[in-house]
Amino acid sequence: MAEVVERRGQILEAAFEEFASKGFKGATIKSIAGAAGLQSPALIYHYFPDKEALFNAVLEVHAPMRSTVDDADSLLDLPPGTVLPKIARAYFATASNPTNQRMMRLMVGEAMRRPGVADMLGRATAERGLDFLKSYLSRQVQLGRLRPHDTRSSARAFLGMLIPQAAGMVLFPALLTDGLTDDEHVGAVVEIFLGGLEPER
Amino acid sequence: MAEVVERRGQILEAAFEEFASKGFKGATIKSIAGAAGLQSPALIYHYFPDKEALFNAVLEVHAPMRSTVDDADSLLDLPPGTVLPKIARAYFATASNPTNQRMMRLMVGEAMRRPGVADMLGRATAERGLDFLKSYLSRQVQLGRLRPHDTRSSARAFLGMLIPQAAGMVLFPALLTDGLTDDEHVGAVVEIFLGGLEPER
DNA sequence: TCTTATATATTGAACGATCAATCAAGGGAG
DNA sequence: CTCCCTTGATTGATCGTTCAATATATAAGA
Repeated sequence: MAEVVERRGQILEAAFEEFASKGFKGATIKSIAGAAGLQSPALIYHYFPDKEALFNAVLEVHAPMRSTVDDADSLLDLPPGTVLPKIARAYFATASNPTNQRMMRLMVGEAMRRPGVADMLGRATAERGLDFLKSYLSRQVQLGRLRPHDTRSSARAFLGMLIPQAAGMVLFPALLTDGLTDDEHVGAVVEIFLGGLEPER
Repeated sequence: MAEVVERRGQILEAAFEEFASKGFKGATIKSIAGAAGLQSPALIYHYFPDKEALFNAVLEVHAPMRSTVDDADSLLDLPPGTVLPKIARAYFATASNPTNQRMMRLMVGEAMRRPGVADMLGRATAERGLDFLKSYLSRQVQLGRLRPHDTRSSARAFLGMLIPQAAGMVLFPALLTDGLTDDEHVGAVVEIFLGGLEPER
């Protein structure tokens, strides 16, 4: 062998790939060992107690996922005309990343069978996306840049408007057959959103 | 036994339940037979050639799913202030139906592994939801009730705005912890959408 | 109507394949 | 010699599927 490799990481990466494409039940210890280049599946049990633990380890490794907005607080006082497009583009960038796409497929595929995964996924988008948006939008209402309204709805609305396009990248290419580009969609969506929430009339 | 039951339908229903909660790989012929009240898994093979065929039969049975909007064409000329809330409420009603929820879980869970299922799901929402919205919104632009804009974006936007709330019902309860009701959301969303697309003043 | 023949429904048992997991032994580095 | 890494072989369980045998229903013949 050319070099001493980090076996554990090697196994984790192969398991990530296998779990994402075949699901927990569909991926076998043997197939993971094969994908990792091991000569025997037994080696996996030297690094992980069992298949379940390997799965959880995979989840932990890739759990962070590039956050949609990493410099959250610094955006709080900036005007929505610049912040919302920024958020939307960051969202699409996250959805375009192949590793994130695999992670999404992995989690969505297992979320039905594993309440913990569903919770992880739900909580991630809720806390990382919706909660920030809620407080940001509330702040903008406070500043008089948006008219008073229920930010629970507007936060869902803004994030939601991006979902069909993002889902098209990750899961359902059929949604993108009309050729609308991400940038076009961001522009149109922000315009609708801000037009619908502008202060006075 | 009390009555002569339709074995085939009985098996299909049990298989639906099992596939939806455990996935294709997770559901076993034996567990399906048990859920259907059969004394032997062998009987399943009298009605279906194999597990794969049983799965496809389940998909076919429940494929229709109550359409979001059944009287589509009659809505084309009605004003968006009445049509959009109607669509939104129909959407939430579909998402609240327990059978539809199971079907969604089944399809979403298998969509990762089965391109055919992903296509079915993507095409269903695209053709049944987006395409109608696109033509409806275009018609409303034509009538001067909405300002000219790219209806590929606005169709995505309107449907998307509903998704976080619907996803909360079906998969991720964590999204609904702030207690926003469906009706509140429909009202707020329609207001934002129409405000953002109202004709020039 | 009673019996017989035929087709369908249902069953328990069994098959080979494959799974996750175990184990004792080999191999190389220090 | 010692310790950790790695391996091939193997275990018992469970999987989808098959099969021969039985039960039940339907139809025909006398």
